[in-house]
Amino acid sequence: MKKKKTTISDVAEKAGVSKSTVSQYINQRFRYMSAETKDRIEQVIQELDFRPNDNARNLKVKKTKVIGILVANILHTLSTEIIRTVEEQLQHRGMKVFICDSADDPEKEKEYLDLLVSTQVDGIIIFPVGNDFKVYNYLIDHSIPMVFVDRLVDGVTSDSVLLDNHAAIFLAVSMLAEKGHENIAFLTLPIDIPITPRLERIEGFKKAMASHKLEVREDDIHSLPRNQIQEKLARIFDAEKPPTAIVAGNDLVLREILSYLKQQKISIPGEVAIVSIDDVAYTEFYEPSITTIGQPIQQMGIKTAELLLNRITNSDQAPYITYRFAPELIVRSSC
Amino acid sequence: MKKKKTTISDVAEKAGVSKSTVSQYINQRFRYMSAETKDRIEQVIQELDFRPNDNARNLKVKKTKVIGILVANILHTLSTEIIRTVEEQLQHRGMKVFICDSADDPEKEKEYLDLLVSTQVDGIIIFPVGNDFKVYNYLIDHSIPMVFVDRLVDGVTSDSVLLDNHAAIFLAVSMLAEKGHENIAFLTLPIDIPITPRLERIEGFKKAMASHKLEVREDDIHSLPRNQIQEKLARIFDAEKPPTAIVAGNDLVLREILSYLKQQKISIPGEVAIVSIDDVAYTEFYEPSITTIGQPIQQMGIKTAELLLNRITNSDQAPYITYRFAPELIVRSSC
DNA sequence: CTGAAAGCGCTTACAG
DNA sequence: CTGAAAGCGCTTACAG
Repeated sequence: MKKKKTTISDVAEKAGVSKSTVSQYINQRFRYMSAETKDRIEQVIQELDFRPNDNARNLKVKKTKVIGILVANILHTLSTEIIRTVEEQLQHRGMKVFICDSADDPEKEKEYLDLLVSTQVDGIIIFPVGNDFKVYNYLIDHSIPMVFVDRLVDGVTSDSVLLDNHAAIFLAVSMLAEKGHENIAFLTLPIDIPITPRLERIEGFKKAMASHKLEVREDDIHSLPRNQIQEKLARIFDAEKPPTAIVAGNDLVLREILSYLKQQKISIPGEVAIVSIDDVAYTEFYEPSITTIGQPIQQMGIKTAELLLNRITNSDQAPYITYRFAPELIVRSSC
Repeated sequence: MKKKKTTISDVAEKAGVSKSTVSQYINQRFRYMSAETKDRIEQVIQELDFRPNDNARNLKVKKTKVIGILVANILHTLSTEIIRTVEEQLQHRGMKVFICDSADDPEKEKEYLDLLVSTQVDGIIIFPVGNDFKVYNYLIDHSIPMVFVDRLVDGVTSDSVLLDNHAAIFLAVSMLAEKGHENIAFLTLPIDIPITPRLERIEGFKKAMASHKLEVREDDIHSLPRNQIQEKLARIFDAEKPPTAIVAGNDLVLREILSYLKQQKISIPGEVAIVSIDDVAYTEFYEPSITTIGQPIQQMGIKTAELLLNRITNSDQAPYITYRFAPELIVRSSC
């Protein structure tokens, strides 16, 4: 049998006190409350299984103690790992988090951003999808604390936490150059919407090659959707002088590469060397184990939480900073 | 410069109408509104970049159009995949979702459940962590729509969606039995807290073995934490008559097994055959590719959304049903 | 130590 | 077609 929701008035009435007093109790302000009153209220709340309506409370106090995380794509392991760390940090400071998934859809991102704003969350952590700064105007105009993770948005200045992508790709290329590779290819996902890590890694790849005095040939950099990667690899290996090494722009790209190489029985590192950005679990026990560039997830999560918390507690306008985290090279057997 | 939040009164004043009329506009009730008024309000809302405060609205209308998903552990790929599907379904029906991560911690689960209740979400989807039915009493007493996914809770009757675990393990064992394996081991994560899939798979394993007239030896079923699996495997393979086949209870267990076998240079399927429950991405291009039992994620997600939506729209008390989904055997080269 | 009253920002019958 | 008024469930100075 369905029970009606209990309100603070019900509690007050049953306990024979005023709503104010019950409110004091809920908010742990016991200073001026007799032990007797306190016990009585406690008991009634138990009996009635009373849960305060946060909508009413938030409406009044204008703080929710919840922060929103808007993630570009919840299927990326990297994102959920960072979220996990952020959540742990925030929890210690008495905050809770609502996670929303943009599913790589700028439209959805916008809708969830609106929802989070309407919900009056105390701050927002965003793994951006789109690149339309207007979407963030509201947050900026109203000084709603926010920090960007993994990606940046053109035209928006904000605290940001991301990998030093140039360093990451530099590590990969250097590793390969030292082993004597000269024809190195780089594969990454599409950049029809400008996506920071992809753009930076492409740019970094060119620079890294140059600094090792290696030529970047016309057909060495590929930016394309997952389902076209295998097809593209077929053409790459059909070329006159196929690359002797491939750098995978992220774990999804790596997956396609390994799948293709296995099918074609092309041996790693014998026929082609592989290095991948993002240190996903199976690379360690794959045969051969894959050399990867990892992101310091723990540190990135901690910094993200810290930055947001600072903005929430000190509303002073400290300058915005973009934090770049050093990648780590994990040397294994694929090159 | 920080702007004050705009309210419906600001809009009303600036547009020269009453709050009621603005409210009508926000709620798309244009029936009795002159085109002129409508345009004026629209323009003012634009100018002021007005966003209604959902807390106020929800307080009044007692509907939020958001549902909460409380996931046991957001790091499990299976969970995020189901969440993605559920979200897509719900979105088509005009609902949004807030995801909360219990991080395998019953205490956290309880806190987030409270928060979701306080937020007045219209329904809750739970991948349960704990097994304490009391935690769900409030939801039940107040007929808050909910559906359980992946796991059940003793003493709670509710709509539920999960894999047919008996069938899953039966498929695995049968596959191996047909290939002539007699000594089959089963490894799964701990069951100190009763966790449905693990319990059912253990039970199902015994039944499946029996139905194939195979003996389950003392040392064939292992339930232990991840970090103890490799050690345990060492002892298993040290035994007099080590198993010729291993079934992995889920993808995390599989990871440990593959890692161990690689280290010890034990060949698959030559020295030991492997079958795993949960069809994770890399199993397809691993060498050798791994035979797995997959869950029909899409279907499960669709059913979950459907069940919840039904409870939300028809508050009639249809009987609660537990839906079991048929696993699929994906035959590859590891046995 | 406790209560009455105002108010947070909306929505919704109802009157006109 | 539009507005005045009451109310959703809380919190918070303030008075006593």
